[in-house]
Amino acid sequence: MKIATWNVNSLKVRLPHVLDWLAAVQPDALCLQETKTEDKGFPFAELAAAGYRALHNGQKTYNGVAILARAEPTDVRPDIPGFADPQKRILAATVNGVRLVCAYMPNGSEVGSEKYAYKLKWLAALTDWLRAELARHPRLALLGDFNIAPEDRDVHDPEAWAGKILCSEPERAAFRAFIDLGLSDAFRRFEQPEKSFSWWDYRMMAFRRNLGLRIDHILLSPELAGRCRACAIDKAPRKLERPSDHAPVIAEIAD
DNA sequence: ATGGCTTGAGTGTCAAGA
Repeated sequence: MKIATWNVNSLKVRLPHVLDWLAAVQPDALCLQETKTEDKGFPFAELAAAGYRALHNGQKTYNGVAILARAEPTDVRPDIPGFADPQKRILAATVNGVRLVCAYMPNGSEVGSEKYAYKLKWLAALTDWLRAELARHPRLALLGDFNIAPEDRDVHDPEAWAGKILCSEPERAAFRAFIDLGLSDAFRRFEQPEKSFSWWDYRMMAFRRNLGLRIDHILLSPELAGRCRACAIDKAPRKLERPSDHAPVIAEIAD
């Protein structure tokens, strides 16, 4: 089973890239973030024609998460239960016996800001819910845009980013709290090229200069981690015309 | 240098992203 995550930064704009990528890579499930649309603007028909069922938890202009799957998803749940949040950032569903949690974690804007406080509260709420979700679903994957670079090797210039948003110690502690639940960073289970990133700023020719961060992740429960055979970042779509600023991350799980 | 792109909203120009 091939599972993947991709922050597309507007599905309306990126639909051609997504359709081409689905055809080329043939994932069993793809989690999308920043669809930036309500259901009425969501391309259900185009995705169905490509062989994918789609679940969407969307809103106008901002946020929005989707799960695309070749098999019928079950036990579909939007949002973090018990955490009142108008921002559409979570969608969970079971596909082929695997519990997929698609997450668009808050950016946080700036350390010390109101948005930063919201980010930390949101991360704590997600952690609490995941603990219960893991107890119910031994085969669980948390996929998405975490907006956290977990370690200095995930940052092109650790000194410049030290203590900054996406790299601050409280954010990294929140990432480690996921690991402490028993989840494993699929990407780091394998040898990877140095300076592997999943996001590059649109400005300053950051992609060509590989000035990026690794902030998109696939975390696996112990049962899935033991079956994980590969994990990679696919930089190809970032090279296209009008790309998303994020690249997809893919993990392969043995049956 | 808080700049430097891109998107959505909406038609002038700003919020938000990371």
